[in-house]
Amino acid sequence: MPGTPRVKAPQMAIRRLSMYYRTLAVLREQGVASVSSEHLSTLTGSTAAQVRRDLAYFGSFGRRGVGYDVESLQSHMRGILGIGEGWPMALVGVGNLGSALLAYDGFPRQGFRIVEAFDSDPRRVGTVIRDVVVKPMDQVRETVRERRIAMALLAVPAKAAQAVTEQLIDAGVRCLLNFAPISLKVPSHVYLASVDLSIEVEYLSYLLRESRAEDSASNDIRTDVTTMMPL
Amino acid sequence: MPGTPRVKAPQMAIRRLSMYYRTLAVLREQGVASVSSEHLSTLTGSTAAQVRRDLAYFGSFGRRGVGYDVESLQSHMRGILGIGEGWPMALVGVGNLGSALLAYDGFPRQGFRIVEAFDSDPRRVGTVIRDVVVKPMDQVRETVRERRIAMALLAVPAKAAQAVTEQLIDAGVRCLLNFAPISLKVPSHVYLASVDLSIEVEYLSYLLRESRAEDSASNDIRTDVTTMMPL
DNA sequence: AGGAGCTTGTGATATCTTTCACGTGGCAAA
DNA sequence: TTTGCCACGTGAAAGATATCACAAGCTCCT
Ligand SMILES: NC(=O)c1ccc[n+]([C@@H]2O[C@H](COP(=O)([O-])OP(=O)(O)OC[C@H]3O[C@@H](n4cnc5c(N)ncnc54)[C@H](O)[C@@H]3O)[C@@H](O)[C@H]2O)c1
Ligand SMILES: NC(=O)c1ccc[n+]([C@@H]2O[C@H](COP(=O)([O-])OP(=O)(O)OC[C@H]3O[C@@H](n4cnc5c(N)ncnc54)[C@H](O)[C@@H]3O)[C@@H](O)[C@H]2O)c1
Repeated sequence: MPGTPRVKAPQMAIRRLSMYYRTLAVLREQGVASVSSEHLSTLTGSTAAQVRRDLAYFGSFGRRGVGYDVESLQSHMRGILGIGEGWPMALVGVGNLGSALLAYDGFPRQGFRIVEAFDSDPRRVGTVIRDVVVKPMDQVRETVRERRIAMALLAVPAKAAQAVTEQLIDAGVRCLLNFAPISLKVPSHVYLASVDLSIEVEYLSYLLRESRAEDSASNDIRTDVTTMMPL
Repeated sequence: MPGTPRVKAPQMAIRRLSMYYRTLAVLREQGVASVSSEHLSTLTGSTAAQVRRDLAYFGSFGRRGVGYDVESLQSHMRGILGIGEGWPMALVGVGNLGSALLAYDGFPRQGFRIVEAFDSDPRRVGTVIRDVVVKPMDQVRETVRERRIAMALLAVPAKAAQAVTEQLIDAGVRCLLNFAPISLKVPSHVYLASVDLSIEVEYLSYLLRESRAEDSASNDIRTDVTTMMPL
C-alpha cells in the first residue's frame, strides 16, 4: 500500500469511494487506461478536489501531471472496500422485498452473495430462490455460526426487526443492513446501515414543498427567508 | 405558524424529522400526550440537543419546562414534510424491485401512493398489481402530465436509468427516487435521491475490514447510519 | 537539457454541522 | 405569591467536512 491514512476518513468519503469504484469499472470496460480527478469527478457528480481528497485519505494512488491508472486505482478501491472477498451474507425475511434482494444480481457482481435466507413463516420455509433454500428462524444461530456469516440483510416487518437483530448479533453477525422503517439499537461493535424509503420520499416531498413555497414568495408574508447567514 | 426558519436546515436535519415524525406516531398510538427532547432523542438514537436544534430550524413547537405536545408536534412535522397530501407517484420498471415497491404498504401509510406504473417489456404491460395497471413507456408523458405526477420511483436497470430519467423530467416530474446503481444527471430544478445498495454494503464491508485490521481501540459508538448522497 | 504544460497531494481556509451551556419561560405545590 | 424545578430555544464554541490554491512531480517537446 502506497500510503497510510493520516486522519479518519469521513463517512461520506467512504461512500463516495464506492461510486469511484463503480465508475472505474465502467472506464475499464471502455478500455480507458488513465483518468484524472477532473474526469472522475464529472462522471460521479463530485468535484475534482473532492475526489483527490477522498483518495488521499487512503494513500497516494495517482501520478502528478498524469492522473490515475484506472486498473490500479480500481484494484486499490477494491481492497479498501473489501470487494471481491466473497463475503457471504444472510437474508432474514423473504417477503416482497426479501425475494427481490435474493434475485438481485448486483450483489454477486460486487462480490457479495446471499448464501442463506430465513423466514418465520412456515409457508416460506423450504422454498428455493436462486439456489438458496429458505430456512426456519430456529436455524439462524447454528447456520450463521457455522458459515461464519458476518453480514446480514434485514427485510422483516418493523415490529419484528429489533428482535431479529438481536438474534443475528447473538449468532455472530457484525454488520447489518436494515430495510425496516425503524431505528435499531445495536451494541457498539456491530455496524448498522439503514435504507429507509420513508425518509427518502419525505425528504423529496419536503424539497418539493419548499421550492413551491419559494416560488410563491412574492405573495407571501414571509420576508425573512433569505435574510441572514450567521456572521 | 410559531416561527420561521432563520437559516437553511441541514439535509440531515430534514431526514431526522422523518424519524421524529414516525416516533411521534408511535407515541400517539401509545396514548403519550407529551414528550421531551430527551425522550425523543433516546427513541430515535439522536441527542436531546440535536432534537431541539432540528426542530428549531422550523419554529418553536415546544413549551419550556414541559416538552412537546405529541399531537401538535406530529402535525407540524406532517406539514413540513408534506405528508398526507396524497402525493401521487409513478413507478418505472416493474421487475423484481418494482413489484416489491408496488406491494409496499409503507408508502400509502405515509400518504404517498404509486398510482401509475410503466415498463418497456410488453410482457409486463397490462399486468395488474395492487390495482395499478402497468402501462407501456410511450404513455409516460401523457399520463404523468395528465395526473400531475411530481414524484417518480426509478427501478429500471442502470443502463436505462438516464434515458428514463430524461423522459420523466420531460413529462414534468420534479422529484426522483432512484434505485439503479448509477449517478444520474438531472437539471437543477429536479430533486434526486438515490438508494444505492452497493454503497451501503461496501460501506459496511469497509467498516468490518477496518475493525479487523486495527482490531485495537475502536470506540465507535454507532447507533444508526442512514443514507445520504448529495446531488 | 530545459521549459511548457499538466495533474496530483496537501496545507490553509471557508463552510457546514453538532454540541455545549445557560437564559428564559413555564408549571406545580406550598 | 413565592419557591423550586424543569425543559425549551439559542448564542457561542467545537468539531467535521469541503473547497481553494499552489508547490511538487511527471511527461513531452524542442
Ligand atoms: N416491499 C418493499 O418494497 C419495501 C421497501 C422498503 C422497505 N420495506 C420494508 O422491508 C420489510 C419487509 O417488507 P416486505 O414488503 O418484504 O414485507 P413482507 O410482509 O412481504 O415480508 C416480510 C417477511 O418477513 C417474515 N417475517 C415476519 N416476522 C418475522 C420474524 N420475526 N422473523 C423472521 N421473518 C419474519 C414474513 O414471514 C415475511 O415473509 C418491512 O419492514 C418493510 O417496511 C419494504
Ligand atoms: N432487485 C433488487 O433487490 C434491487 C435492489 C437494489 C437495486 N436494484 C436496482 O433496481 C433496478 C431494477 O432491479 P430489478 O431487480 O427489479 O431488475 P429487473 O430486471 O427485475 O427489472 C427491471 C425492469 O425494468 C424494465 N425496463 C428495462 N428497461 C426499461 C426501460 N428503458 N424503460 C422502462 N422499463 C424498463 C424491465 O422490463 C424490467 O421489468 C436495477 O437498476 C437494480 O440494480 C434492485
